[in-house]
Amino acid sequence: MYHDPLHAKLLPALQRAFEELFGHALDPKAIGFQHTRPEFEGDVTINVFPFLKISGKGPEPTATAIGEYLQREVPEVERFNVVKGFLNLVIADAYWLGFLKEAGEKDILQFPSAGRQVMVEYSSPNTNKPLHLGHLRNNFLGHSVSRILQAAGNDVVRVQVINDRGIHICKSMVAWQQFGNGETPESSGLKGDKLVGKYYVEFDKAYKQQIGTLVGDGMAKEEAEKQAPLMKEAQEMLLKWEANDPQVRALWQRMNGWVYSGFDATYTRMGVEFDKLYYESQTYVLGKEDVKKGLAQGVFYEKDGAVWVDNTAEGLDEKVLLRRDGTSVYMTQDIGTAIKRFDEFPGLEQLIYVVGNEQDYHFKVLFIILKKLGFTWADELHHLSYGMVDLPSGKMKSREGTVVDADDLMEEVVLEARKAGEELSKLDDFSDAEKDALYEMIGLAALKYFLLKVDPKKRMLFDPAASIDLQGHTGPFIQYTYARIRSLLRKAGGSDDQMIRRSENGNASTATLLPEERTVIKLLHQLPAVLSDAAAKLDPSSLANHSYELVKAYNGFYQSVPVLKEEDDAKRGFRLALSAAVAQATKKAMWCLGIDVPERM
RNA sequence: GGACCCGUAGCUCAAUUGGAUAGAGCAUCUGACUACGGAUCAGAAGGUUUGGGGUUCGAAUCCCUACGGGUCCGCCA
Repeated sequence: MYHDPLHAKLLPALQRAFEELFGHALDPKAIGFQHTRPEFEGDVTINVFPFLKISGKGPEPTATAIGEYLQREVPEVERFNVVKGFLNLVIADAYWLGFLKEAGEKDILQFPSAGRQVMVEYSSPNTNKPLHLGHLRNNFLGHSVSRILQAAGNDVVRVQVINDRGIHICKSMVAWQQFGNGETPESSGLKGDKLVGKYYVEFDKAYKQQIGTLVGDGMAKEEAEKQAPLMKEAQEMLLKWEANDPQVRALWQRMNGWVYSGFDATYTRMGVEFDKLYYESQTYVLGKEDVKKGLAQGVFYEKDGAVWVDNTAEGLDEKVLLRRDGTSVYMTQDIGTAIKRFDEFPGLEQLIYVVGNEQDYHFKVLFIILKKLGFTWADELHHLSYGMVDLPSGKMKSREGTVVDADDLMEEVVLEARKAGEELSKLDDFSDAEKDALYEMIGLAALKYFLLKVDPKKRMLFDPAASIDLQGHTGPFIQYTYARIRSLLRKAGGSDDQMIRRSENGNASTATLLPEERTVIKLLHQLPAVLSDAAAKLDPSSLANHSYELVKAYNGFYQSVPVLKEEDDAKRGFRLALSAAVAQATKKAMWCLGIDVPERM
C-alpha cells in the first residue's frame, strides 16, 4: 500500500487541527486531498464542505481556521488561500527540492517487495487461428498489468492457457489431411500458425459446400450440418484423439508444433513473456473430482443424472457442471485449473484473468462456485474484463475476413515508423541494423500506447491511421521527449550521478522554483501514487495518461526555460537534475507499459 | 424474456472515483526554427456530458426513466 508522502505529512496535523479547533476526531478517509487546479494558487487542496457540520461554521471560516493551523504547525505549508469551500495549500519549495533529490537517488517507481505472489493469466489463444487485434489488446494489457504489479512490489507469475484440443483443432487437421498435399511451413513459406489457420478456413469453406449440396437434395439444414461428411470426420477424429490414437496424436502434435513456433515469433515481436504455460489437453480433465466433492458436501445437486450448481440466490441461473454422461464442461475445467494453481503455488495470494468482457458472466459464476466450495482465496480472484476492439468498418468477424492480423498490423506500424523516421530523424550515423531496431521500437510503441491509453473496460475503436500516428498523445511522443532529454544529458557531459550532485548544489541557491519547474516536479511527485492506483485497479491507462502529462509538461518547460544555456551553475545543475529525473521515471513508466525508449531517434 | 456494460467537442479519448469555469490529442485556423532535438512549443475556435426526472452545499459521476449502441444467458469450448 502506497501513501502519498505529502498527504502523510499533512494528515496527522489535520487530525490534531480537528481535535483542537473543533473538538472532534477526524476520520482519515473523510479527507479528500486533491491537486490544486492550475488556475488557482497552491499545490494541495482540501475541500472543507464535508466538515461544516463538525466545525459549526461556514465554509470560508472553517477553511481559514484549518489553513492557519496547518501553516503554523506544518513546515511544508508555506501559505494558503481560501476560495469558497476550497482550502489551497502552497507547499514550500524545499519540499519539492527534497523530493527531486530523492527521485535522482532512487527509482521512485519501484516499491519495496511485499512478498506477495500474484498470478496473471493472459493471451490464452486457440491453436486453430493466428493471433489478431483482439489478442493484441489482451496481451498488451496482461503484460502491462503484470509489470505494474511487479513495480508495485509483487512477485508476479505470468501464465497462459493454450486451447490446444477440441473439435476446432480437428477441423484444421481433417482439412490438412484432405487438401494439404503434405504442405508444411517450410514447403509453403507460411508461418506455422498461418498455415494451420488456412486449413481451418479451408474446412469451413468445404463444409459449407457440403451442407449446400445436402440441402439442395432436400435435407433440412440442421440435419445437413450434422450429416456433412467433413463434420463426421472431424468428430471421429476427436474421438480418436481422446482414445489416444497414435496417428491422430502424432498429426495433432505436428500441427500444434507449427502453431507454437508461429505464436512464439508473434509473442517475441510483441515483447510479451510467460513464466508457465498450461495446455487444455492436460487441464481439461481437471475439476471433475472437485465437483464430485462439492456434490458430496451438498454445495451442488443432481438433476437428470447431471450435476448442477444453483446460483439463483446470487441473482444468476443454474448451471451444469458435469453432464449426464459424466463428462465435464468448460466451467468444470476452470474450477479444476484454479484449484490446481493454488496447490502448485502455495504462496499465491491473487489470481487475475485477463479475458474479454463477453465472458463476464462466466467468471462471475466461476468465482461464486469457488467461494461456495470454501476456498479462502476465492475473494482474491479477479476478472480483468476488457472491451472489444472495433474497426471503423464495424466489428471484426473472422467469417467475413475483417479480422486484423496481429503480425500484419505490427509490420505495418513499423513500416510507418520507418517512413516517418527517414524524413524526420538525423541518424545518418546509424547502421541499418540500428535503424531496424529503432523503427521496430517506435512502431510498437505507437501500437501499444494506442491500445493501452484507453480504459480497459471500455470498448474501443481501432483507427489504423491514428494508431500509427507519431505526434500528439502517442507513444512516440513520449519516446521523443525521452530521447531529447538523453541528448541534453549527453551534451551536458557526465553521468547521472553527477547531475544529482549538481542538484544538491542547486538546492542551496535555487531560491524559488519557476512555475514551469514546479509543474513538472509536481507531476513527477504524483507518479508513484498513479502507479499504486494502477496496480490496485489493474488499469494501465491511468499510468499511460499520466506519463503523457508529465512529458508534455516537460516539453513546455524545455521550450521556455534554458537548461544548458543557463549561466548560473546552480540553476543549470538543478534543471539537469530535473531532466534526468523525468527521463528516469518516464523510462520506468514506459517499462510498466511494455514500451521501450530509445536514447536517440 | 432475464442479466450486465457503454453513451462526454466534428473524430478518438481524459476528468484525482461526488468537488472549483468538464480537459487533451487529431482535424481546422494563427504564430514560433542561422534549433540546449520543430516527432516540439504558444495561441484561437470547438460542450445543454443522449433526453427527462430525482438525491444534496455540489452530479459527467449516485438513483429512477426513456432512447441509442454492445455483450452474455447451451448437458458448446
